[in-house]
Amino acid sequence: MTVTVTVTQRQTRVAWIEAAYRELARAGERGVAITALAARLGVTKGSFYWHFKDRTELLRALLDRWAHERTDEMLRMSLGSTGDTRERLRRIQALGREVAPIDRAMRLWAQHDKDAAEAVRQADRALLAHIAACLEELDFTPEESRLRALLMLRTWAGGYLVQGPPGDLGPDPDARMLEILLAR
Amino acid sequence: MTVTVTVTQRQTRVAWIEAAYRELARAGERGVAITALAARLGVTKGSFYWHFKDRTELLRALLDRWAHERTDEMLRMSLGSTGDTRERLRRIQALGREVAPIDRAMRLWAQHDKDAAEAVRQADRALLAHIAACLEELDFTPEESRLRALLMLRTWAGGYLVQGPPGDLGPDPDARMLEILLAR
DNA sequence: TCATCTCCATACTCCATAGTACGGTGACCA
DNA sequence: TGGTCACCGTACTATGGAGTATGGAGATGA
Repeated sequence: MTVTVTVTQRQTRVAWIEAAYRELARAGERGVAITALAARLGVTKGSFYWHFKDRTELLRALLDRWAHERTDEMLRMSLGSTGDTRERLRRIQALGREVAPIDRAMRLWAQHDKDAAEAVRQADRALLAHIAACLEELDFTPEESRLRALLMLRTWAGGYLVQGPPGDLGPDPDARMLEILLAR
Repeated sequence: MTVTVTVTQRQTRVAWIEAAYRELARAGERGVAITALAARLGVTKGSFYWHFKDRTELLRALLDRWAHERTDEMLRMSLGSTGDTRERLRRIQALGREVAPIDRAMRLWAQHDKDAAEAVRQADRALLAHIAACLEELDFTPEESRLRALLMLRTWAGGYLVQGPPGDLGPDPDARMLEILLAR
């Protein structure tokens, strides 16, 4: 009955990954500290090094965890596709705000880690293709669509690095930014 | 003749700051390690702790160093103002590419340091105002100008976090991105 | 009942880096 | 020529976090 054994082990291993994932979204990759996570889970490091070889193995598991979550989001984006293309883009924008903490953490992590950079790159490739497909429906050329998709993604991610100014930006700046990116 | 003494001291102190500044641009705030800098300068930590109270004092000096450099750049931008507004914006864009390493390091540092965040915020306030002023010359309303200036800055900074896709973007993507941000 | 296996606690080591104590050297000055 | 001082080398301590060695508790099956 190795099956039961495996299930039980994976349960606790998943608990570690989930806790680490929350901490990653909250405090970044550097915040994923084994001792602190153990305290949060009510156990000690002894538990961790039973389920994982080392910290790197946990971090790789976090990359997988994130990649799968992103894939699910992409599927939800494709399935819940309204007829209105602008509405689809607005939903992508809203989804971006929703996943901002973990997205931010991943992109910052990718700045100094090759594997994280590759994960982000793969995810962005799919997201950019999806946005570009939306733009082609609005009669932009494929080349122009790819360029504007990149522009949108950089604008959203740039929000992590550039805060809004003190001056008044008017009502619903996000919606108006989207309109600017769709103007010819 | 304490004057001579002071000058000599400041020379070496400045050497430390310059070396740290280069390392900041190259490897980020975490890369500013005292022992490594000492080796690069051909001295030991004993020298460092003569000129600085601790590592924090060096980091604060780096913030000042950067803020002054940014002020100088803003002055150069204002002085070398051509009549053509689009040309001015292109020059700002080019200047952004030029200072990308240190700019990137500062923004990443600002993600987990309050003082660095404040320094970036102050610098961005001036830069955004300058870009917005350019946009007003192109007959955008003040509100619209502030919004588009923010859009531009976020796009440029977003380039640190989002790499270009494998697909072809056509000739001179930066210039065409600028045109998109100027379209109505 | 005892033998084994899973899971975890305890108590360490190891390593990198910040920071300190103190002594030495060379220049300059009275 | 002896004294002072700026400047730095040497050798330490302190700290935080990763990783290890080992034993023990509890379940489980023969």
